[in-house]
Amino acid sequence: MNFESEITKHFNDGHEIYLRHLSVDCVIFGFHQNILKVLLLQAKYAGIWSLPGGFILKDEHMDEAAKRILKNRTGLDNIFMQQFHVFSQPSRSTKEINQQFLRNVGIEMKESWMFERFVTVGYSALVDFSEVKPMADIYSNASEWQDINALPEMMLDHREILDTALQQLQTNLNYHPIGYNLLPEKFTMPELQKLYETILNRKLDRRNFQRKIIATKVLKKLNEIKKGVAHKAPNYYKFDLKNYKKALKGGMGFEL
Amino acid sequence: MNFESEITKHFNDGHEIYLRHLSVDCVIFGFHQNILKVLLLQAKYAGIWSLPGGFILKDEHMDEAAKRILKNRTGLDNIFMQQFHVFSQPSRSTKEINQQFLRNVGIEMKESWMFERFVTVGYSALVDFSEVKPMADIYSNASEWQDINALPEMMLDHREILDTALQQLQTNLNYHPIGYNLLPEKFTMPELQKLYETILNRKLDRRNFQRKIIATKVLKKLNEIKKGVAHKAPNYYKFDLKNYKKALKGGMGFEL
DNA sequence: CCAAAAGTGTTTAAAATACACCCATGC
DNA sequence: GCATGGGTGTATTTTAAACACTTTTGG
Repeated sequence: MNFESEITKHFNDGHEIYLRHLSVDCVIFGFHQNILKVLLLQAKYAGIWSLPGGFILKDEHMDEAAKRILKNRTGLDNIFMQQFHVFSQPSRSTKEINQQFLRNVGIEMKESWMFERFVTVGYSALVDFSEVKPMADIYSNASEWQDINALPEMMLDHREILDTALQQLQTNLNYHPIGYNLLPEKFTMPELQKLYETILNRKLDRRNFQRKIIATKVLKKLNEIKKGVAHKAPNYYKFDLKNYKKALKGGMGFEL
Repeated sequence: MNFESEITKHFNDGHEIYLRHLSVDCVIFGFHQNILKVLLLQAKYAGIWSLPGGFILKDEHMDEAAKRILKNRTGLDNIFMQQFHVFSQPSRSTKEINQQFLRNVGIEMKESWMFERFVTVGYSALVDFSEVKPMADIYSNASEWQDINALPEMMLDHREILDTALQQLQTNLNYHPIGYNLLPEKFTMPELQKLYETILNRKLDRRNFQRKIIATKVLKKLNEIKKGVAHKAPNYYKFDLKNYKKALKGGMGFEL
């Protein structure tokens, strides 16, 4: 199926397979070179950026929809995702944007479920930057990691959605372990600390951080030190998956 | 408009004013005689209980929809409500229930937006028990406060929704002040403590509780003691609305 | 005057914070 | 050999938890 006919079909008949008025938008965090990143898509023609999003199949749980979208944009499977907020301003409509898009494609259309109001559910995920192959969808030119501190202009309320996700991530840091998907299999304590500092956007005490993290038992110290590094070589750690998952549910019980 | 025609209109044309596939369900907590209560509706004919719920007008924010529903079921206005979770199991459909309902009313209908799948957003509110005049909707026999510890059987996943709301309420107790809507204008410290104990379902130390609550500055001590009470008369307090609202946003910073 | 509930303060334990020294490595 | 970052321990402050005595009131 070529591009135009795919688009036409989606705008004409999409409501037969998807729930109307409902969408999912994903805030996908990654961590690279000590910078927190978010995966964004750049719209064709308009050039503005947006969160990877999609719709809910008529027989699909929203969580599944979010995972499907994540898989399609990153190739990743089996990632922990969670809904964090519903955005339902009545003005949330992509009518003008979509109509302009269609004009650019060269399609005329008066009516479409895609011109109606959408309520969107925000989902967030923390993923391993190095494993992601960013993939654009048919509405987008590009799929790229963007620095959290240098975000481009974003479509609709997507910036608000992103900010909400980030704020919730910061809040949850004290109660839930993070890093399992954000860091490689084995990592050093300073690397883990950088991750926390990046998300919280402030410095943490090296010694206290280590003590508290160790106390949660989510880490396993490996008998291996990082090689070929200037200065004293740091030890490698990996996550103790069993305790990590326990902490995901039960909480960590510390304050950073 | 009589009952049958109102129902018929809602099932036939409701999708012209409401968003399809989307509903709001409200968990409305009250506190009376030291028992935490929830407002439930009893369905006509079937007799099973449900959360007060409703739909979102095509030009309405979900928060507004939730407030409108609250107002209609309780008469209350201007209550702090918050969404807490989206429930989206594909099996969430009231098709059979609604068809049975229509049969009982004496209406035949093959198709209706009301037979389709619904994704629902849970909202919770804490309200002043004594100010509520429970009002049933047209699908219900009765609207009643039910003890949280003796809940009747509930429709669909409403029990799960309620449990989720309660759990979130317990979690939030450490970070946000409560009581403003749950207690009368002026109240005593032991009354406030009972409220916390009821929600948390455990005893708290009288002295430590008082110290911590006082430290948050959300209370104003009044120059007035409760009269006509056995034993030593407790002092009255009221909430300092300014600090209360500040704490709602910024958090309380204590652990009970 | 006594039983029952409310008001208040102190002692103890735990947790968070601040801080200093030694160690290993590449240049 | 020295600058740099990593590893570890301890003293201090803050916060939470446990606990006891006094006060007031109705009966």
